[in-house]
Amino acid sequence: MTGPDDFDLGDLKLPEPQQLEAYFALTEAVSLLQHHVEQQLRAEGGISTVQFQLLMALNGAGQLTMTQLADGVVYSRSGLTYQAALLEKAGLVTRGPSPDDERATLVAITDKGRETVGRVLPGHIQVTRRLLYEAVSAEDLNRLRGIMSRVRDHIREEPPRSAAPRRKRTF
Amino acid sequence: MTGPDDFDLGDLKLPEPQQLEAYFALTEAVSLLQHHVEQQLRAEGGISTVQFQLLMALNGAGQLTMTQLADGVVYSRSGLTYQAALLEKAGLVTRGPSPDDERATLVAITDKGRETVGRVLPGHIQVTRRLLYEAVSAEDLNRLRGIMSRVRDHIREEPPRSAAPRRKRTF
DNA sequence: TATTGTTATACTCTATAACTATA
DNA sequence: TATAGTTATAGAGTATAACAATA
Repeated sequence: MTGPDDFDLGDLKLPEPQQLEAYFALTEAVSLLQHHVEQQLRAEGGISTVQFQLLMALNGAGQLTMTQLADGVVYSRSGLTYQAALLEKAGLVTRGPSPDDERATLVAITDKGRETVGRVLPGHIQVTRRLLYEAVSAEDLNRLRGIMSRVRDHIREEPPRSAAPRRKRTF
Repeated sequence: MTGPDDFDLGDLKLPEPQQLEAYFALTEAVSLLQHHVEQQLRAEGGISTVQFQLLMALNGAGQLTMTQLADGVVYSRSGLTYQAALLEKAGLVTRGPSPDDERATLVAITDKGRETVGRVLPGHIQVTRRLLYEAVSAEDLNRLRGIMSRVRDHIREEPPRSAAPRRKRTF
């Protein structure tokens, strides 16, 4: 991607080239990283990144309702139902009614689910170490943690997307 | 996601909690950011992020071959053909044979394509400013740029993914 | 033979809307 | 009425393999 220098952007305050560079480097590096991670998870565990994230959440909590599970994984409810159904069919989780709230579905990780996490995690850590940690000094990694935690929290505080107007796509 | 404290990972050297935090904050923040960006591009330009990236590349270069266009956008050739066909149908690019190499297809951005970029870019910049730049000091943004540029280059130098063994997914 | 690109095909994933059931 | 979740459905996107044409 090149700079937006040759546009008529009216009064829009353009970002400094350094700002743009930070943005591009950030998104591109993470895209590449995620791609490698996806490959590893698929190869060693037969699961997608989303499924791995769900299993990790359940591995910590033991069991969660669908709504609790949806928090943290930006997702539509139906999308989560779809993934949970896949995980259940694979025997990695079970689904059942909640005693506290009859409306809720409790999703619980199975032994096989924990086994899958245990099988996949070492490779996952290896990939992130090789691609991320090895490229960054301990000091910089610490800075990165602070910066991106702040960014994450900042975005999380954003008003819900429902505020944004929808337009039909042109194709 | 919680920590992997309760696994038998054998001899695997576990990352420090701070390392994990950096990784999680990084991927989560970028996911959230990309989600907002996608919304904006769709709403104001009717295009996806991938299509925006392709248009940005073409907007700088004027025209590129499919192979050149594929560089930088991690993508299968067929996937690029699919996206290029969509962009062509929408009148944002044209495709034609290359005079230099009869095998190559030259993809060129049209006036309408440039107009779309110009229409979408201000909002794109606004979103990134609101979500990213505003959360980070100038100094930290500069650090972020340096760090992530290094990570990106590091990952780019990785051996091709064909080295990774493929396994069938379990479901 | 290697490279460029397209096509056919199959599959994964995601979102929307309508629906059921409980609070 | 509001909330939790599912289902039906439709569409976008992606990858693989087979293919044609040129270098």
